[in-house]
Amino acid sequence: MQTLTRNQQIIFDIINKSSEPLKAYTILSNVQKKGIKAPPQVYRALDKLIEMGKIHKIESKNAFVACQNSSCNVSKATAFSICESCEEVTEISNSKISKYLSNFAEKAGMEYKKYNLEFFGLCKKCK
Amino acid sequence: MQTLTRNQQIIFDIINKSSEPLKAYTILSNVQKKGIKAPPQVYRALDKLIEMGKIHKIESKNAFVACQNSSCNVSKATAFSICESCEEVTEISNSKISKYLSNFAEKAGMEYKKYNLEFFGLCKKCK
DNA sequence: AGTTTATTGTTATAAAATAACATTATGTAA
DNA sequence: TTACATAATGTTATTTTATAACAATAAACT
Ligand SMILES: [Zn+2]
Ligand SMILES: [Zn+2]
Ligand SMILES: [Zn+2]
Ligand SMILES: [Zn+2]
Repeated sequence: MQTLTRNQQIIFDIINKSSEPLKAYTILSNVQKKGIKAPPQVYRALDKLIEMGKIHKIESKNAFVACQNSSCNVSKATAFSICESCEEVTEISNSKISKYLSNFAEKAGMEYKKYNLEFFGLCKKCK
Repeated sequence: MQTLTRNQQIIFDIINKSSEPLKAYTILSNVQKKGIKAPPQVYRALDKLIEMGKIHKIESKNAFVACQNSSCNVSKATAFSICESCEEVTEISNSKISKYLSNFAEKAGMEYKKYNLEFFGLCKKCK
């Protein structure tokens, strides 16, 4: 259980409190009062947080969310559903999918280290 | 079977001939001699080609590949394996995965229109 | 204490994508 | 064919996202 540095903690807190995925420059504008002034400071913290599995990047949106799973195997296996109407992003509890996809990869002779799955559609509220 | 416009055809040909995913600005620099001079021309063609299912975007790389499937349901269901060493990208023939994931989504009460799955690891050559 | 390694601060720039608006081509219907 | 609508193109400028490069601090290790 790795301890976060100051910048990492500040940036994690903002992402974790947010109800929606945050973009790097949105984060930046929200932490400038705390002394984090430039993009590299944000991106460096994001990179580390991703490495630690504390946050994930939603690739299709260039945005970042806190991990909801604590069990997604240090960010080696991530799955999300993304509402195309309200933009809500939900991390899918991935034990079954994960098992299925590992199995699939093994049979296919793929030596994968990581996967990311993104579903797009309508959430319960919006459909 | 929709017919491509001039710009769409030029850009599709380049992507289709390429053995690796191409980035938008790489494409641009390769078509300037053919009169396509500015980013919007490239991005517009890319958008249409994606809509038609002729190409896919590899979200994690901001790069584009020609569809290898002709059966990926007009780009509603895409899956790739990506080599982290040589950058090779292979489109996974997705009928089984597709069936499994549709099923999963249905059970979860998700009304999804589309999904994208990206595996990262080492290809056969590199492992 | 001295050395190495990780993190931070800072400026500048690169890379990816879109906004806005004018122009031309294509399809459709009278 | 002409008139109208729709789609595609051309063009300039700008926005958004991400990284390079290098100096300064802080933390960890011997
Ligand atoms: Zn997670
Ligand atoms: Zn919604
Ligand atoms: Zn395909
Ligand atoms: Zn490889």
